[in-house]
Amino acid sequence: MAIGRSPQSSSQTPDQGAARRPSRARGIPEATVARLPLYLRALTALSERSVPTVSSEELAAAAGVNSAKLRKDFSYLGSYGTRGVGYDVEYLVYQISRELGLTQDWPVVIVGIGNLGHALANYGGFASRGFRVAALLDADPAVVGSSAAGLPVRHMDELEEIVETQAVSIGVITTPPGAAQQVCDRLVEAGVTSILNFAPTVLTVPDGVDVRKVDLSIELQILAFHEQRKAGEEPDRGESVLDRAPGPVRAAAAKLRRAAGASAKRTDAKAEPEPAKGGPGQGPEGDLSAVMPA
Amino acid sequence: MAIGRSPQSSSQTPDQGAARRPSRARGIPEATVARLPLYLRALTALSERSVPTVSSEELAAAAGVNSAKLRKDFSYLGSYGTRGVGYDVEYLVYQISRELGLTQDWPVVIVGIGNLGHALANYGGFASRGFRVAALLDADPAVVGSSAAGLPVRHMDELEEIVETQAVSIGVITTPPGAAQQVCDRLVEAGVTSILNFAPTVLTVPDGVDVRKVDLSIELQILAFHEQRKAGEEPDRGESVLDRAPGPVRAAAAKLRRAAGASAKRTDAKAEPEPAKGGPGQGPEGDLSAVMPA
DNA sequence: TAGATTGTTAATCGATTAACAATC
DNA sequence: TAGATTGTTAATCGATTAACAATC
Repeated sequence: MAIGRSPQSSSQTPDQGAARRPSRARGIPEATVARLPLYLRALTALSERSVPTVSSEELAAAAGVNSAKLRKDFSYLGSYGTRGVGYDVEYLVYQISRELGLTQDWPVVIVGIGNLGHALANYGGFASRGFRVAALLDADPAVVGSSAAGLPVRHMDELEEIVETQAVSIGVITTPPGAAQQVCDRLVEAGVTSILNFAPTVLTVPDGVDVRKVDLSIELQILAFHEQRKAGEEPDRGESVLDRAPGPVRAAAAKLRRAAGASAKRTDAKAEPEPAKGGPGQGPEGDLSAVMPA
Repeated sequence: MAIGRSPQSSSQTPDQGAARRPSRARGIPEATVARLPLYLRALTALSERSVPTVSSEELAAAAGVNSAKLRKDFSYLGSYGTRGVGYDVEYLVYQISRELGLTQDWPVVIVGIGNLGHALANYGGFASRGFRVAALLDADPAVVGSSAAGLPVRHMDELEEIVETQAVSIGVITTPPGAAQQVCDRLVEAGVTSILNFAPTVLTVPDGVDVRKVDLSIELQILAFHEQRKAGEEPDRGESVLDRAPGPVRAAAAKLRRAAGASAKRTDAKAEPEPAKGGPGQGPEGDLSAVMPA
């Protein structure tokens, strides 16, 4: 392996995995691929209600996108609709499932069986869409031997054998951040070529290996950013208006920046705390250690 | 509330929340906002190692992006670097923290204390970056009264009072999908304006409310898509090559599509299973019911 | 045939990237 | 001063969207 290590196609939300792979392998844009599961979910719900056909308008509403985007997305898959009528629900469920590779079985290993690993092991959506938990793994002897979701937790040392015998190509990492890269290396070495990483760590993988990231901390921070802006825009919610950034002052203050290093030199209305707060908020942020053993 | 309900700015990965809000509030693109937490994490690690300054090249490598992108991103925040030198780590930590709104405290409520809710309650990264769990809530009497991460699980009926007295503006939904919209409505009604949704449901919220989504099932499906492509591209990994989609056959087959509804009419090399598989894989996919009570 | 709805075009918008002048 | 590195420009690329001709 190690054909040319490259950082994962990180950049979180905007373009997860967009840089990876020839991407538009069969000409399907990444943005479209990322929406196919949404359509599939909406279609499955319609299917359960025995709805025979659906228009792009209806389906788009159910999936939370606009209809032009949906039709454009579907156009990459082929011409599966009927003008004047709409789309056959069952047929579309099948076509999208096939396009996503869900008509086959995907054995998955979960490494790191803490709270989160447990939650994932129990996750119903796992099995229901072609994914099957092949094994739960952990390096901690105290955890090995216990069981989660009816499956025994096995030792990391069994990884290679499990991956080989069960043809596992997808690995889920739910270890503490410190162990993530090491676990990742071992997964890749064993033959896993797709990784879903819950640890707040940038993983480095060889070409040909896909990494996707799920990061609670980042999502919350993005929400906080927008939340902060709201305070400044809607003075009716009289909460922390005094906490918002002045804005124009910012540019001017930039000039004074480095002179005193991190010392407060700016004229914000804010408390202007030092970057190195010392107390809480300075720890290994994004640390999942508290959540699970490695 | 209900100023004009609109579906969340879904479309999962590509542009989470991009449509929402005036977005580039202070002129910062969504894609940049989504990367700021990554930079912050890398900078925090450097800070802990007492590294005084860092170049765009080094920091970009640590964050897993390219340096041009990083410099462009930083340019939206202001001129915080020094040509020929780089960026002052502490100062940049502070600036990004402030930009993201992390210099203030964000009380958060978690609704739905199953496995996942537990995992999140214990999540170390929560407290370490300005987020504080104000309360754990659940509607199930069997769960209410228990404790998680040292906090008592309180009943949903206390939601309104908690949100008001603690000025909670961020809510995390970890309920089963069936309860998510209802919980969301109640959160919004109580005054919450940012929601992080772990339930596999498209939430509808009024204007002014941000929704971000974390969806394990979707991430796995995206991985499966790419994994499927790999099988067709690298014949050396002799696994499920026979499972890949033929491709050219697709277009031709499209013509025959609707005639027999979902019936197999195509000439794939595949097993060509019916869309309505009947057995497993047809259930309420993405169901988190198994994970936690509501 | 008339009405409905798809599939596609083309315009627009936002994000990425390389390159380099500015400047420490 | 010479070397290093930022901040910005401009070109490129990909994604979104409205509009509408094709067609059921």
